[in-house]
Amino acid sequence: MSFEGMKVFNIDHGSAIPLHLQVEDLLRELIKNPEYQEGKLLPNEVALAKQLGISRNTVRQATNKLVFERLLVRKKGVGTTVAKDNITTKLDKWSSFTHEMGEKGVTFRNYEIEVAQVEADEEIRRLFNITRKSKVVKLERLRGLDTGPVVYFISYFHPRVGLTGKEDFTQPLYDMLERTYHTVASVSKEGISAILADKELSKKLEIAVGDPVLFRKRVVCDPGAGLLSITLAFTGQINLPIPLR
Amino acid sequence: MSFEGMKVFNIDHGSAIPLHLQVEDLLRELIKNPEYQEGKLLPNEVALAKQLGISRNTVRQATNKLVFERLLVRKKGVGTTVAKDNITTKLDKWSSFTHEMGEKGVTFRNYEIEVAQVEADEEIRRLFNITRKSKVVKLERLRGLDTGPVVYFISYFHPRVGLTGKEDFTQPLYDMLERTYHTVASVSKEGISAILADKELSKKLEIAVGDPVLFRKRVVCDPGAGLLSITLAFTGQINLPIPLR
DNA sequence: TCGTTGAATATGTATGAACATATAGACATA
DNA sequence: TATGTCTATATGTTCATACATATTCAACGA
Repeated sequence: MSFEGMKVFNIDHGSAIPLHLQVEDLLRELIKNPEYQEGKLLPNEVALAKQLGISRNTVRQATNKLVFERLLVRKKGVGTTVAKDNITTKLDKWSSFTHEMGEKGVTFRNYEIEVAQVEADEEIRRLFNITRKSKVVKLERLRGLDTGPVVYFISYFHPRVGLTGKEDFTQPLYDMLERTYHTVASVSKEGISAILADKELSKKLEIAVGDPVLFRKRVVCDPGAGLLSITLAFTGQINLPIPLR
Repeated sequence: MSFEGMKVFNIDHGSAIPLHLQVEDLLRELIKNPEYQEGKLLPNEVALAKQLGISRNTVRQATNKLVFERLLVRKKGVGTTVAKDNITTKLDKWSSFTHEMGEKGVTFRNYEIEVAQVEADEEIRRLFNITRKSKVVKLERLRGLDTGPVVYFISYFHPRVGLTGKEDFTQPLYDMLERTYHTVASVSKEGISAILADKELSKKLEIAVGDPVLFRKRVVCDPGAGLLSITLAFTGQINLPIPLR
């Protein structure tokens, strides 16, 4: 079997290895090709089955597993592609995670709010060194994949940071701050842990209450200007990088 | 449908909801029963299909998903049961750590093992590009504070890495590899997510079953020599940087 | 121009059948 | 007693087939 003159794959009907496993391996190899990584439709199920001399059911048995792993995305009426926003590959470079997501799948809203009315108000007051009545800008961002929302960000900006509304929140926050406010922002503190989703989080991330969620805190500051923002990120819906069994 | 006088379940053939999804829900309910939680065999596929008036394939389509989620375990020739442990059943066999370093709060033990016998064997075989019969070195480490164990590491070394037994595992792994093997090791891949502690993990980390645990994967490689090791880290007991409410 | 229709296409759902194979237990044998 | 064999059972694999449904896009018509 070959597609567009690529490497030739074969199925061994006499092998002790089940056909669907052979197909699975074959597909894992096939989708390494850049064209598929870039979104090209895989050969459709019927054609693939015919070319390999097996039934469509067997092909589906193989692709089912890859779809479960979220390596592939099947779309009715269209076809099957490599999951472009494959969370596993994205998380390979966690730091640049937000950078690579692009504009797609990003929603946000921001508004002024009294410190007293936000979560973690004490911590924020302490870090920002402001009073309970002070107003901060709260920014909520939701980032998603084909499979749904994945990361929920909450950022609080120091009162001195006046947002214009034209900021580009699809970029990492500190990039934006640097460009917009000509500061020398740097990540001063980072914490990471696992928590359980509460009602609000579960709604945002479209997961069940009690599902495990990755929680990350990042403080962006300017050594000269003082603290600028605190960002909380909640990440659900992540496949185990290694499927344990 | 009912089993042993339990709650009656029904399949609606006229419903807009696909049969296999109805069966899936039905099974999720069914296995909440203590008897199934305790290991009782589920009704076998053929009987279940017959009782529900659907085909065996449709039943399998439903159970496939639950098996993939590791909620169910199917055993050829035996039957299907609720999975006892989520992370790995093989953790059961693990004996207590034999070696204890002088370094406070660090225990470890390492031994050769066939790939086929480890968790995540498929992924490891794929990453290391080795056969099922290959032997890898498995290293378990437990790192703790005064308050108890905090991080539980599992590392697998590529067969080409022959451990002498004199390695210093109290240092970061890639440091050790660099010093010992004069490689130019670097972290090539990192995945991170949140999972729920199962029985074995909870025992290792001395937390409750169901507590959220931070899961991290790290692959250390030498650009010249290739992949060197894969490390899984399970971290519990982390204080939230910001106490959420 | 804009909206509708319909065909082509690809995946989604579901059935029924057949044979393979691992497991446990009953039974027979050395 | 220990071992080997047979058998019933349940899952594993694979096939052929049929129809449902979402998507795209081109052709058509107001």
